[in-house]
Amino acid sequence: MVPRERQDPNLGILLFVTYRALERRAHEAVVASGITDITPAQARVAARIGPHGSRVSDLAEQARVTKQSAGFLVDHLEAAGYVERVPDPADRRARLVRLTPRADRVVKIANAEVERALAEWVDHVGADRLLQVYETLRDLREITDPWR
Amino acid sequence: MVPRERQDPNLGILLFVTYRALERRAHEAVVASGITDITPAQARVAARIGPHGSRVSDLAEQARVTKQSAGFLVDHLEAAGYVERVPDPADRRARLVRLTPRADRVVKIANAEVERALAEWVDHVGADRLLQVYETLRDLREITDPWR
DNA sequence: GTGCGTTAGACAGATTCTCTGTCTAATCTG
DNA sequence: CAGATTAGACAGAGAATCTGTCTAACGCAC
Repeated sequence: MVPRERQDPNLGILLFVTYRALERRAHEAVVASGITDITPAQARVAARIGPHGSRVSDLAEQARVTKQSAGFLVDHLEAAGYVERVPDPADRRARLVRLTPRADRVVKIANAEVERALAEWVDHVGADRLLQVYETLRDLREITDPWR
Repeated sequence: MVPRERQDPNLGILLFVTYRALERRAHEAVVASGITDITPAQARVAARIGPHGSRVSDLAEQARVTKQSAGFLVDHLEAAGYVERVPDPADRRARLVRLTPRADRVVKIANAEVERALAEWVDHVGADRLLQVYETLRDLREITDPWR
């Protein structure tokens, strides 16, 4: 087959491809370990949960979905036993979503796979260049992330 | 309100935030111009259409969805008059999805907004650092994009 | 050329995800 | 205290995605 021409990729597509590669690696590793009751959308929300728990509203902001969507995803994660909702002592309107012990294994598998992927990336472009990407995107966050 | 602690963002989240910021800017600019019949998911597929048209299968690969999903989105874009399907002279099984003249205005608005956003990013971190990000992600593509 | 495996894409159906809109309770602010 | 804001639940609709199946066309080995 004749190779079809490729347009020069723009930055948006490169960001998308790179992000998706990482997400896909993590999700596939989790599935490969026999855990099949977590979808990518649920994982995207769960990955934003802080060490001491997070509010649904905050998760929604971080995952760039509405509070309703985030609540829907948290419902499923909760039903599957990966998160729990506890009252927020600081605000009686709010509830904190926390990872359960059941989630620890998933987190460990996903993180390990991300580490593995990043190691491959370092092999490919070097640690210095990858670090530059990280630092630039981090600095860019001030203007790309309206919620800080 | 007491600012809640923030975890140090990982590379995955930074890639996600940055990509979404760009996509959101483009989409909002299009909507602001009065064009409201294109969804982000449709735009994501449409943005992958090459200058001489692309096959649904290729669009699916680029947008990281199944052929079925891509076909579904192309159906809607076609119904709204933004793309057309023409026979592929090189392969009678295939059809090429091409942008119509009606899509030109949308493309122009979206591209202009992306240019504007990138200019702001350059102001914030400098052209050299942004270029480094581009080049590194481009080189990384060899291993992050299984479809080349 | 015939036959077999592969590929492009359509169709059907189900599930998952996301949104708008509305509501209550709690908090914050002047 | 009164009004505005915030957290998040509930309801319903719509969009996006998937698996599975099917047909037509291609490619290749024989």
